[in-house]
Amino acid sequence: MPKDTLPGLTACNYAMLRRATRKLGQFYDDVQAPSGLKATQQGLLYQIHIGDEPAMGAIAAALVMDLSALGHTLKPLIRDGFVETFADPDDRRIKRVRLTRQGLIKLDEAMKLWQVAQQRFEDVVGKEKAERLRAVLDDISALDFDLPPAA
Amino acid sequence: MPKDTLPGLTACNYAMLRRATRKLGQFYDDVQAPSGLKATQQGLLYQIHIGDEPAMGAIAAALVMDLSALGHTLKPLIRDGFVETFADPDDRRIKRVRLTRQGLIKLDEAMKLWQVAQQRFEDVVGKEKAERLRAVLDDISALDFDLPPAA
DNA sequence: TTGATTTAGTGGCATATACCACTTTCGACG
DNA sequence: CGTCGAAAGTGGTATATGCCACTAAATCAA
Repeated sequence: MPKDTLPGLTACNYAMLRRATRKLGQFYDDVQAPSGLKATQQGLLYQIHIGDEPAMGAIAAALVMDLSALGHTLKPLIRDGFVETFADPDDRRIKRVRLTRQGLIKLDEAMKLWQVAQQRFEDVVGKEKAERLRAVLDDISALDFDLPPAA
Repeated sequence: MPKDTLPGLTACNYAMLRRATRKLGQFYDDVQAPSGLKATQQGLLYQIHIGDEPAMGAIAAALVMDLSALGHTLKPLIRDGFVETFADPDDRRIKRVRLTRQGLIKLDEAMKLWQVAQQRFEDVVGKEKAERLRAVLDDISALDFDLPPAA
């Protein structure tokens, strides 16, 4: 097959997803920069906030994120005093996470900027379209793609 | 506002995008693992392949990726002998990129696995829905979200 | 009760990505 | 010509993420 007729990268669902994620990351991060938080960090703080002192595993599951990745991502937030952890008294394997007072203040600050970015996104893309997009993405995160065993 | 009534993370376009990206990354990477390439690397090799010895800047632009990020990402592929670079003879600032013979062979191998993952995705999500999703994501990557100056 | 199994996290290592400061080259202009 | 600003990459630093091997704690079984 001559190269000229090969399909572009646009045929790959994953590549498109990554590319759009980079794009939005650049945008959201830029808008939220004044808060000092990356958009990823703001999202993580928010996820912790809406939970009830969630366990690390619970957070990781909610975000479809590897547990160890969550641990790594949490480190700068702990270092900067926005988040703290403590062992669950009933099961010492479990480590629970919560925002500090500072973390809550910082989250408030970042959320205001988030709203700006979010609003701008919806203005440019369209409210309906954005809503549908989020719904599809939400679905995908919950689906089971495991290939049936070749047996 | 009581925490219980706060909207979930599902309201954020960027968070949804990231979460779905993690999900698909785990899936595509898993399927493509036997080739030894991550799905991101396969995508990058493909992008280079369909270009005509593209310049780094051209690749970065096509992928909406930071130029320095591309440089970093390329390193393991160069180290492993899949990709090589050379200065453009007409403009020594420009560095062009191409696949090595080995890179081409490896790409072929990875593409076969990619097709499996891609097909599975479309089976689970639906062909039409996947197509619409890719189209929306493609649009987003091309949009301009810059906020008009507050002036 | 005790030994095997499972569950929850940690730490190390590797890739993915971004931003910034810096260097090298070009090209435009006086 | 020189000079100067723009263009293309590089390297450093930092976060984001994943997998694997390992440890500690709880559970299940015999």
